Amino acid sequence: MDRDQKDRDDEASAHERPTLKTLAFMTGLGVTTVSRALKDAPEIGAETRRRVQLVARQIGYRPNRAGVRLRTGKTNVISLVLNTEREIMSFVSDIIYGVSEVIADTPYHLIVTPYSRSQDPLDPVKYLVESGSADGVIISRTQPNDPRARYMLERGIPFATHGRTDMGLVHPYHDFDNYAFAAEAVRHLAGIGRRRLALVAPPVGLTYYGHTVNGFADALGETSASEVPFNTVSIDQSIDQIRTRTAQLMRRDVRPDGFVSSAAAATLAVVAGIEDAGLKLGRDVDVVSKQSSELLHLFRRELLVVNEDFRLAGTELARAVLGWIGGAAPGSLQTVVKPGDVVAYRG
Amino acid sequence: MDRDQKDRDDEASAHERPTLKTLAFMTGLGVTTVSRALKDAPEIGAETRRRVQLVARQIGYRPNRAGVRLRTGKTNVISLVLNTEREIMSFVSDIIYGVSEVIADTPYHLIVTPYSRSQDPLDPVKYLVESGSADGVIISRTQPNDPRARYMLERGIPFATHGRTDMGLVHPYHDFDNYAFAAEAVRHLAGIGRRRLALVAPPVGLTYYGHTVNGFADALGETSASEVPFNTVSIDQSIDQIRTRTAQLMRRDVRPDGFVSSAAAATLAVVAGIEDAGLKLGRDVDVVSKQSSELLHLFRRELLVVNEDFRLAGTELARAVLGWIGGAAPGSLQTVVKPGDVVAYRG
DNA sequence: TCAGTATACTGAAACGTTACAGATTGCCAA
DNA sequence: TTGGCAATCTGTAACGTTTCAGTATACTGA
Repeated sequence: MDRDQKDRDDEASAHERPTLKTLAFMTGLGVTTVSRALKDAPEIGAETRRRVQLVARQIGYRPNRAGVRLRTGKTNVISLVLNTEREIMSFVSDIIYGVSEVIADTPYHLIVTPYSRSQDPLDPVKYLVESGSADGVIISRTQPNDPRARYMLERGIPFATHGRTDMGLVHPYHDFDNYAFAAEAVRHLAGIGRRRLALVAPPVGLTYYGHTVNGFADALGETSASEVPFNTVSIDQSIDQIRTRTAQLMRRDVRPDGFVSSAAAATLAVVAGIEDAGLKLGRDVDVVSKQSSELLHLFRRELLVVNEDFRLAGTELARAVLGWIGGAAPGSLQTVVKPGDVVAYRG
Repeated sequence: MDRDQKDRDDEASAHERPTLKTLAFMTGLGVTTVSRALKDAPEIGAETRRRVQLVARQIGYRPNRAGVRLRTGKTNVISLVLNTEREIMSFVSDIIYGVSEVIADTPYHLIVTPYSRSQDPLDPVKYLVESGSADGVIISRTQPNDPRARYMLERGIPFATHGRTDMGLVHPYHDFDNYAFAAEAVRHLAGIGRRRLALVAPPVGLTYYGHTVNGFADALGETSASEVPFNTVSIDQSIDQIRTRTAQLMRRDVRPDGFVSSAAAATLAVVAGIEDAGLKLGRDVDVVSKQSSELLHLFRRELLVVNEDFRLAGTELARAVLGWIGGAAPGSLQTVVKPGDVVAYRG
């Protein structure tokens, strides 16, 4: 079978996916010209360019990802690395939606790379980098000294972290200002007369644990309120654990009359614990909690909430990685979002 | 630069990713032999095979996905097609975790393909098929006559649906038995003396809307209870809408004394509506609700719940697609999971 | 001895793309 | 007329893999 015969076959079999060769045959040009024309290269005549692009659009040409990837090494993939522990009211769907929204009109695909808590969090990142499976990576559960960030920085692969690091290295991130959140929560509680405050903290080890604890402590210092230590609890414990320990705490002589909680799920447990101890929200104790969906006010009207938008986190993180891939300076791709006001139930 | 020189370079630059050529050079064999040896082809000597596999393991060889994909057309990708409307307490993270769990020890990657409600749901599926971006697809929000399933069946691409279709076509699916759920819920409510029941139904148009409505109606027929129509509400409406309409309903003369709710988020709204009308859960009205996380009993102890496991849905759906890709008969990859008992708050 | 055959291996081609190094044409200045 | 140059276009090679069509060697049976 000679070359012309082959091309005619390509053309004839209407249900094969069109390739550059198909376009080349249809336009009477060479594949190189077609390739260059489609990406608006300067050395292609204006009319030729228009002609090629027209035909391409007509027959629904889409570049073969494998071909591009093999030739250029560009995967057109962003990977979101996720811990897969089952969590009540997980925010990962919001992040995914946010990321999706941003990459929707780009050639990028989003792949989800999971790891279980028993694994080293570095494993999935290593896999991605070594197997060259993605052009960019998004990680969460960021630590002050994060081996994953260090590793990717060494290997030169673009990434963004949900939460900041503290290693003196510069990379893109998006973060919620948890220092401000905790401080504002404390001020609000002090403002409504609460004097003994407990903190339901983020997981020890994550960067925003420190931010939250500091915001809590610093704001306490401005007021006449004091801290009731509650270090045995953090928001990644089970509902039952948090609930039990809250109930124990609330049965003690010196019990808190205010809580600051870093997550809505933990708040549900805390409230249950408070009620287990026979106390009443809004009367004996107030709770300020972060939430990512308008849920807590349905749960108990007395709750005081601050909203954190994880969909926004997703869009910002995606923008950051794409920005880095696109050549922007990593240092220019860092955002911190301020919390809104503490809001009480409105009618 | 001659061939040997080139190979030595490949070997020398220790940080390049090893390819079949690297392996061929190291073992002194041809690339073809190495390729065959790695996949246990029969015409390769036992010792050679072992030797190649040893070296491959030592240097951490991983087949280049783009190379494989270009040559064979196999993408090693499963796509999960998702509607990206912001939902309170979304279950998509559970499904993702379930799918991830199953594909973790396979070469498959999971890509998330989103579409917004304004789009035709067929669009993302068409894109996937036309661009050949996945070996298998998982879709949800399945309809009795589902154009996406029909389309993929025509194109011969393996897929699984979350929820059944009703087109006389056979394909893999996983479903929760919503008929049984609704029926069981009605029987339970009747059993505790409730006489006027309302249904908070799934979105009209989805297959499980029919299942739920039928289970509700059939079980009602067995009892002396009757239905209070509540057709203006379905679970994909906003919290505020459901809440308002529930409150309106509960202020009428003939109001329900029992609800069956197909989703936890809707249940929160229904309860709020009930309380807005000045009525009390457990005394004036009982609610049986599905939930996917142990959340509702923290919300109100009086709620009656039935659990639906979306992580299981994820694992079953993934198994189904992989099974079909692996050559199993589509008809053998259909599962329906029975609901557990209606459970009240336990101590 | 020799053809026949099983065993173990191999090079070349192809998948679709892009980068590189030309090739062709027309036009202009000298 | 000719050399030079800009403007367009083109073929070839390469990315890493698998498939195809072999080849070389040793063993078998008659």
